[in-house]
Amino acid sequence: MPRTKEQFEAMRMATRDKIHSAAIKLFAKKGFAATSVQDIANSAGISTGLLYRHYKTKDDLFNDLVTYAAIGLEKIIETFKTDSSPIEMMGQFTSEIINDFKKDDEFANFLMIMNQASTVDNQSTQVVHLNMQSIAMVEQTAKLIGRGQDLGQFKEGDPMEMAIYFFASIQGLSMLKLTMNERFIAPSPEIVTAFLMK
Amino acid sequence: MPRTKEQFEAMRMATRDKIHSAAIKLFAKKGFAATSVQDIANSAGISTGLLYRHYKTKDDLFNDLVTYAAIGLEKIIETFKTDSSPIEMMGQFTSEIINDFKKDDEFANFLMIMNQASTVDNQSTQVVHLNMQSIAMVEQTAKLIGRGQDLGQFKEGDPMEMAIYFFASIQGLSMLKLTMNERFIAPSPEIVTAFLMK
DNA sequence: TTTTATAATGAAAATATATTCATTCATTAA
DNA sequence: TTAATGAATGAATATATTTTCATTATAAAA
Repeated sequence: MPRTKEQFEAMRMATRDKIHSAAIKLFAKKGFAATSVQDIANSAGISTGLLYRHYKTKDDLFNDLVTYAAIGLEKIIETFKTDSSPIEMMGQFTSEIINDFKKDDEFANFLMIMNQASTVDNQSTQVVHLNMQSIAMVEQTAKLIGRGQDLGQFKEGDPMEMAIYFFASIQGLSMLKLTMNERFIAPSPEIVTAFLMK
Repeated sequence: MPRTKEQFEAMRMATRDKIHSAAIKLFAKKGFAATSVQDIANSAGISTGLLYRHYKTKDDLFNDLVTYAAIGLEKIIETFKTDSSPIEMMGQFTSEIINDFKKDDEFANFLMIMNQASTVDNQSTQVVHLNMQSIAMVEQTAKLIGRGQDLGQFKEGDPMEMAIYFFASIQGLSMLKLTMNERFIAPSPEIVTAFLMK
């Protein structure tokens, strides 16, 4: 008899993971259109044919990454919906992001995939869903900021305007992290929240 | 006899301008690779053939836009090199950007072209030059922030870290402006400079 | 050693996109 | 009218990228 079901499953998972992580890096750094399937296969150390045994099309692969990103986003939105102290929540969230920036590219990649999803032609359900989630995330953040202002924890100002600025700065940091490489310096959480904190 | 030299020149300039502005919008919004020559020609309201009488290749067209961006960047760097008051300089610069954001997409497009230049395969002299200028701009800003700190105008902190954060936030705002469209809200200059101002 | 199940390959076919070029169009003035 | 000049077109060709598929490789167990 050949290998067991479990062994085959493990092999499939291993290559799927290689494809997944190669694709996320390349899509995040160069963009969907600028990344060829060949690029991804080379970077994952497999043949193009094998890639196609895992994903029907290049769009399918992208949709899979988008699904993962949506799950991550969902978690963030849920956290923001709990009614713990706004100032602690924003402080905590910002610190985590900065630590992620210091650790590796994972969070930056995640944010760039989110950005890709809003510019790409492919309007799959997955992409549409992620884009809706992105909007929901900014709206939840605006609500959180509003609550913080009511509690006298944050500076005054239009909460939506402030939420947009907050995510813009984080998106921008992700972008610069991926283009500047070693030259990038992660800012302190104080810098990132200065516009908010009294 | 046919049209005069001036008339032909005017015609050429008119279509060149149409190509230029269609291309800058599309490259900024979708990225170089995701934008087809057909897209640009359609958007400019001309045929692909005519586009190729103006630019030898798609890369050539991109390089032309990069040259324009580099000229704009040059001006900014020069302004930053004058030794007027750092606090006034940063305040002035930030206000201008916010006003540009409120007016139209021109500045956002310019910044996204700068970003494209740092991710694109094409390593033409123009692209390399723009990338060097981008670095120079951040460095000049860090110097300016350092001077402002010495004068007691700005908060303390690593000037390079602060300069990177400043450009990240502006890059991010450009990105969100182009993806959010009407939903985008330009932040007040106070928000954008809060991390700097005492 | 052979059989079996499925992973893995890579060259070929299909498709998309960039580029060329023979042709037509528009305008001016002799 | 017609000749002259160069802009403008778009179908044809070249090139690049995606997708398929017949073939080979691998490991386990009979």
